[in-house]
Amino acid sequence: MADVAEKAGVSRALVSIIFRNQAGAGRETRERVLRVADEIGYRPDSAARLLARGRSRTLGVMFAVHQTFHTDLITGIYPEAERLGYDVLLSGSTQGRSEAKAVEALLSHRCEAVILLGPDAQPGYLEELGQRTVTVSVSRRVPQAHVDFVHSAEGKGVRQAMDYLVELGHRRIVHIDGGRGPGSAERRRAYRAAMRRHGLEDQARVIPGRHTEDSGVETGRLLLAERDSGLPLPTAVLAGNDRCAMGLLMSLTRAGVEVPRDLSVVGYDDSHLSHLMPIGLTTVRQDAVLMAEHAVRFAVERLENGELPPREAVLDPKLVVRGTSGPAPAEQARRPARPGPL
Amino acid sequence: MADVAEKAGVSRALVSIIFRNQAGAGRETRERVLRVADEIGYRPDSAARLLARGRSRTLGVMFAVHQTFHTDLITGIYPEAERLGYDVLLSGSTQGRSEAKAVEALLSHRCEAVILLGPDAQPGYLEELGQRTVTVSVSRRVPQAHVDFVHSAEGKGVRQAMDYLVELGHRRIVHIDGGRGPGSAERRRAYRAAMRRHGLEDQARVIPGRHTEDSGVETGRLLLAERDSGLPLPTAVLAGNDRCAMGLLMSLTRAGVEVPRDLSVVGYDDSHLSHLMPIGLTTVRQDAVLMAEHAVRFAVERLENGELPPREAVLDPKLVVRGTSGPAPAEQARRPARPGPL
DNA sequence: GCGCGCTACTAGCGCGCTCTAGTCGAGTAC
DNA sequence: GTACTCGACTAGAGCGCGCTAGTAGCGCGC
Repeated sequence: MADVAEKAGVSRALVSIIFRNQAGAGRETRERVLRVADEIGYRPDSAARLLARGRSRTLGVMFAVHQTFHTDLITGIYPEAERLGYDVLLSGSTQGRSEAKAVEALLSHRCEAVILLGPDAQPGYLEELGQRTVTVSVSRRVPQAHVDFVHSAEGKGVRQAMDYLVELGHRRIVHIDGGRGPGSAERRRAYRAAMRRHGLEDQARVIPGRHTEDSGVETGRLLLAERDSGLPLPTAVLAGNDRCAMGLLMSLTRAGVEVPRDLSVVGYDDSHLSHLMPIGLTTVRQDAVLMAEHAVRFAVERLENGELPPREAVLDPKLVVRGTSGPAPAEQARRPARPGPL
Repeated sequence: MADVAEKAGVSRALVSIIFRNQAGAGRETRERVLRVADEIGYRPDSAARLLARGRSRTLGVMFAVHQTFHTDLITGIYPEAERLGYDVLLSGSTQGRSEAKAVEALLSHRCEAVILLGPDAQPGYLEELGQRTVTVSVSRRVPQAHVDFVHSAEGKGVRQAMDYLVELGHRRIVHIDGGRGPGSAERRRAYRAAMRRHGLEDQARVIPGRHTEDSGVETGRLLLAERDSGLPLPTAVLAGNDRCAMGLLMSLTRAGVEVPRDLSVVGYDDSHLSHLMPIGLTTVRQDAVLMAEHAVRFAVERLENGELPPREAVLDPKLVVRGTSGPAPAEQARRPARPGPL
């Protein structure tokens, strides 16, 4: 910076002004300084800048590297953060790297706020984190903690999906849940409520699962085994999320179950995965971009307005009907199982 | 820090020593300072630390958020970086966020080196980047630039896959390439060479594609359309990567093509996607963990040893046979197309 | 002529840490 | 006793910026 100042014949302060795009420098000087800086290859050191101004204007985002919906969210986070003048740092949690570790990395890089995508950590940890720094949680509620919360109205989404399936004549509708995954409890509850509301409580069945493809595959295997031992297949499955739905589809399709003729499958999220299949996955759309924008705005507003009560944004999900769902098969028309392609 | 020092009755310098885990502080004092710091809630400011020591010990990783193989690589990067005492910062490129932008974000956060996962940027940019900072590219070669390079021997991988398919009796083997994607050119070349070597050059066919599911779906549609107009289906497809293979499988399976009976599909990468299908995807395994470790080590060695010539690590890929491949169908036994499940 | 406001610019402190060059006192060799 | 080593600790410079308080110069109204 000193070099630039000297070579351009001005003070360091002016160079600083120019690089901060602040008023107070003449048009000519500005151009000259910028040109000189470019020649020298000078770029402001964000560490020093950060130190000097006491603010980093950086948001940290923790996510699970393999969770496709998270990557959809990230896609939405970047532009909104940029619009508001913030940088974004990503830190992934993986099998061998805990969420706490990922968050610590963000914090020690002086992120002013952390946005947690579907955190799975102990509530106690999240609560403490909320005390320590501005925290926004996406998809997982952190009860009575100082943590903002963005999610979609899981209940509404599930209800739409269930109403739709029932209207198509489905009765044996099972739900593969997402275990301790974010939003799972609400979805499970809404599923049960919907079954009850439609007078199908005796048919209600929740199969324990997770938000992964494996989980869908496993459930597929389970259902097929049941079928082979004489139990009827369900006519519709509401999966915990899209990944689970995908796994289920792979598993069932291969065994000759025709979707949606024999069985309808509905996912959750509308991650980019939903388009993988040519017929498209019927799913409950969570608007990732909108959720991301809310999360960023929550963080920024809390940073800039100081004390605010914990807030919550609830977005309306929306059922997106694509190819994996259709009318319930007529009971008498059920054909014998036969090995199918794949 | 000053507060801690005062409260513990020592100098700031000693607090610094203790927090850097350096020798030169008594056992008792150390404990006392740590305890005081904990009470006050003091954590060293990495910005200041970074500024003062001039080194950040931070590696930046640029990746494409939706590329599953990248997330596999990231999983391997974290532990190796930690082992060597480096922090990792992630920056994603998305549709609306160019690779250059992602890299700039890393640089301005004072990453000492950047690791680019399958970069797609202009060679000119990468070259320039290599001049400016320690750069490691994974999967994409940056010719005659100051950029280290980690990849797998694409040629060997393709050759293994091709030999395997030919041995199974396949002749009409097509290749969906990955366009400008990393490694694509080599894979394409190796495919052509293998076909030639097996005396099948007149059968060789490269269908332009990309490293996405869409691309596989599109190709599936294309092949089915050709079949419907009387052309024979290929008996085997070597896809550009796993994602493309998955798309293809979804597309073909739905149209009643049985895999692997009617057609074999081989992917590339062995990303975690390969396990999605119950029968498993036959694919060419690139060892993500090993590649990640090499990339991190290249970066760190260059940082710590100063001038080194550009280096290259070539890892041997390995064909992993799973369920999507099998013997070529006997020509006369080909059955009429019929709509299949999904 | 003077004060005034305005733009263009500068001096220099301080952000919170690391690091070099020390001081001090206790132990050790001879 | 002297000389030296060694561990424990400290003073203070400086990392590269941002920012506050200020100056210089200039056009303007009266």
